[in-house]
Amino acid sequence: MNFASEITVWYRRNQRKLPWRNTQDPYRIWLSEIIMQQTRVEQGLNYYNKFVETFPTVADLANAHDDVVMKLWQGLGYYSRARNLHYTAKQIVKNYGGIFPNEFKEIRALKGIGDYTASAIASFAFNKPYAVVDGNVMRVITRIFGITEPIDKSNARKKINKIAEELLPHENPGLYNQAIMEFGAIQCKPANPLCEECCMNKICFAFENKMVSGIPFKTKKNAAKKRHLNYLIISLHKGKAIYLYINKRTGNDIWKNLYDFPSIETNEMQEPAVLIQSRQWKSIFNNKKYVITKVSDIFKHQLTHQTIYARFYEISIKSPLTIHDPKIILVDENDLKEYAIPRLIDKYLQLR
DNA sequence: AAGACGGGGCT
DNA sequence: AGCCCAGTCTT
Repeated sequence: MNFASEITVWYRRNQRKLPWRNTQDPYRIWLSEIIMQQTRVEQGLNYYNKFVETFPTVADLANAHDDVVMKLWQGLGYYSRARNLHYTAKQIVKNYGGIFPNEFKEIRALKGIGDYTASAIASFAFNKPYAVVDGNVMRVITRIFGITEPIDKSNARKKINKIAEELLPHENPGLYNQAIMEFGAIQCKPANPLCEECCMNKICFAFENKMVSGIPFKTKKNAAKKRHLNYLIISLHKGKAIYLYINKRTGNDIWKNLYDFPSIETNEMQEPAVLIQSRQWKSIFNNKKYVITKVSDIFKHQLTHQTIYARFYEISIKSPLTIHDPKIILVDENDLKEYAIPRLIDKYLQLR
């Protein structure tokens, strides 16, 4: 039996039941692929279900407000995926009349869709012969075929892509693509793969050479940069109502298009007594009256390339501040839940 | 070619 | 603490 048949047989017996399998709807397949990028299935599953339920068609997604899409994505991370998803939905409505394109080149040209996702959509939805190469496939191929070079270099990537194309069967490429990915996810796992009971262990370079834990190999990553954020949760009391100042993050920075609070970033974490004397603090309050009702402990929040240290100052005021930054808006406390917020902010608000 | 971009689970 | 996950975009 050849490689593809072997993998496909394994898949028929071992595949998980997932809601985006057994659909040919390219919209749903696209949705699932974007959600699952750099995300474990268990983490993405509920998000997929929420999106399908809220936006049954690409037109429903296209017509949604940005904040609604971001809110639905809240907590999933890599928020550019949500921004590009929404943008591309609008493009599909505008340029393709709401019908998902079925040519690889057209699919690949859409924002947020790279080589992997274009191949996935083309093969899963349209059964076209494009080999998917994701983290799972790279692991399977490097182990079995003994590619020991670092897989984050283009040289190794070219070899892997070439092998992936050679392995792709003419018949049912979509089924085979799903099969090899699933094989990587639950048989040829990153840690503690099930080698003893693996249908490939007789031809697997890594297994034969006891190199399974060393393949695939990646070069070391740089240490995360430290950042120190002093968040100001300023509540404006007007009669019974309470309003909060929130900040829309728009720059080329983390959490773009999410909302947090006005903040003062410092090179080191400042003591409260020092911070309230700073120029930035004074420019925010501009000699207006305020009461600090609480100063939190320091929260540590780990991202891939940054370690965030955050402290929250809860501040009460009775008359509005004069703020010129259009990104900072005043919202009713009860409406805060409508805005997508970073996990760090969410965690603080939860235990407050 | 190298960095940036999240969050959570596993080792 | 480090690695990985149905990767892509920007510099």
